[in-house]
Amino acid sequence: MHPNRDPLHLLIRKLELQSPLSEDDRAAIRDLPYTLKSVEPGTYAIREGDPPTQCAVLLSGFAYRQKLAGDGGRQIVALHIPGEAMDFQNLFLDVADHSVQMLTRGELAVIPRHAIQELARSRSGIGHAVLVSLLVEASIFREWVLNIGRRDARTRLAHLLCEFAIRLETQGLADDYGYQLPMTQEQLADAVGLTPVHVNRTLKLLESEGLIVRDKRHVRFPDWRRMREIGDFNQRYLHLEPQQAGRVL
Amino acid sequence: MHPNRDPLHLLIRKLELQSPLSEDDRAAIRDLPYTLKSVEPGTYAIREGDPPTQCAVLLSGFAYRQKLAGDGGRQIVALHIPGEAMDFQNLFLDVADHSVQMLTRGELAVIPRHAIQELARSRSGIGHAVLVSLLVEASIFREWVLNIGRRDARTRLAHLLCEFAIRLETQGLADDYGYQLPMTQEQLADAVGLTPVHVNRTLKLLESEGLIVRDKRHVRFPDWRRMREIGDFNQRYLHLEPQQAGRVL
DNA sequence: CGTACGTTTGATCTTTCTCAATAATGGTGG
DNA sequence: CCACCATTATTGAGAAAGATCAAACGTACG
Repeated sequence: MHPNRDPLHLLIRKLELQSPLSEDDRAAIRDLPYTLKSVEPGTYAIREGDPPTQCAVLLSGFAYRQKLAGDGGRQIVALHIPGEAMDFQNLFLDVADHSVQMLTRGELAVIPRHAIQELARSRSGIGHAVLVSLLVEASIFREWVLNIGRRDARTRLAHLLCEFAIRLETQGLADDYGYQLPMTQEQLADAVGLTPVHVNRTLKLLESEGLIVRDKRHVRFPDWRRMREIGDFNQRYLHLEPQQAGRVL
Repeated sequence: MHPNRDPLHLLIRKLELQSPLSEDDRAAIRDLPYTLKSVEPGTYAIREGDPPTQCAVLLSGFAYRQKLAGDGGRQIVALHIPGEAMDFQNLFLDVADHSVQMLTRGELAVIPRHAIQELARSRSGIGHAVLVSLLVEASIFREWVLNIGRRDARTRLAHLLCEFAIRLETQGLADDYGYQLPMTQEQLADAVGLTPVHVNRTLKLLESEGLIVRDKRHVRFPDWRRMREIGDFNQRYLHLEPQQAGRVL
């Protein structure tokens, strides 16, 4: 099957990173019914308060999860890159507790909720893969709590940039630890719990220290090792090492 | 079955809050092999970096999840109350990405990992309940990211106190929206991403405003409605309404 | 070529942190 | 029951990180 003719191959690749799939599992995923949708920045994949009825897989472009505070403040609680299924978090609950929106223009494969549920139930390999991908997402949430709660602006921002680098790299979307940052400094601020102004200053600080090189939205890390140190970045929480045992559920 | 003779009844109650169980499911849980353990504050249920081999259910006492920053800073990323299974987050992964420790003295039911996995796999009702409890935990992580990232100290602390009140209330462990706070102000600080000194001052502020009444570690809310407002607290993220649809997995 | 949006910069203000000391509390052994 | 010790809670003074306000500058795009 040629990748270009198989829009869900990125999802399969993503799932297999952390949980093995049989050839039958892969075929079942490829046979999932879906609708392709080209979407603009800001388009909702799920809206807080709505009942989830479908599952959107990000084929290209970037997306984010956000929650709003009572005073109007916005917090971005997660970022999504191509190949990720964005609705597992809401799929098995009755009402979405947060919204998912597009960061950039992109393409979605929209799959009916019941088709995914049925597949996860009937094929234990897929059920396990979905479960593990949920657990890894939860692990990332915890790291974000730590990042926002206990690290200063410089470390915090560096950490986010590192996480994004590794995740893109893993999906084959980075160029030598450099990438196009798909968001404005305001969105970056909402992701790390800072002010846009302070993000700007911190970015310039990192730049002046030679930790990052920027060209428009493109960032590159001349000294990756030092960048990891400054960002207090340990990728264990991403659970990228292949699983060895306990593949029961 | 008398509750006192059935240590896992609180777990069953907790799971049933969000996902229905059949009588057979309940019996299967009650029949789970377990070891009772009385533990002191600080005892580890899981240690970061270790492979999870068992699942601890909190029967009495309180526990927390924590992660450490490179500079020694600590962030508490979750709190657990009696009736909660504390290892679902790690159970299906190979290595724990954070630690879980006792906040207070308490009792654990320690269940072998494989027994839980087997049950979740063979009984779809239980598998679904485990999945939903994971999803609700993830939802709480997201709310914490928002709380720590976008709310000021007063709101943040008030929010945490509200969350704890509702969770205890739901498990029948609160007395009229009042409860014994099971942690020091330093631990509270590590949970909300503040300094112990500032937590102290913020607590006194809330007290002076008549939002809370303290007596040692006991807190009470004379005006619950206002407390919720001040804490920007909307309990949707706890997903306490019974589920209506989509119980497939 | 003008408009909207995003970035950058300066000046000033606030919240929260840090450091340090004192007071209260709970638990322990006698 | 009391004295003592180790934690925990409280308070003050000063410092600092980050927020706020406001303006200028760039850049993309219709």
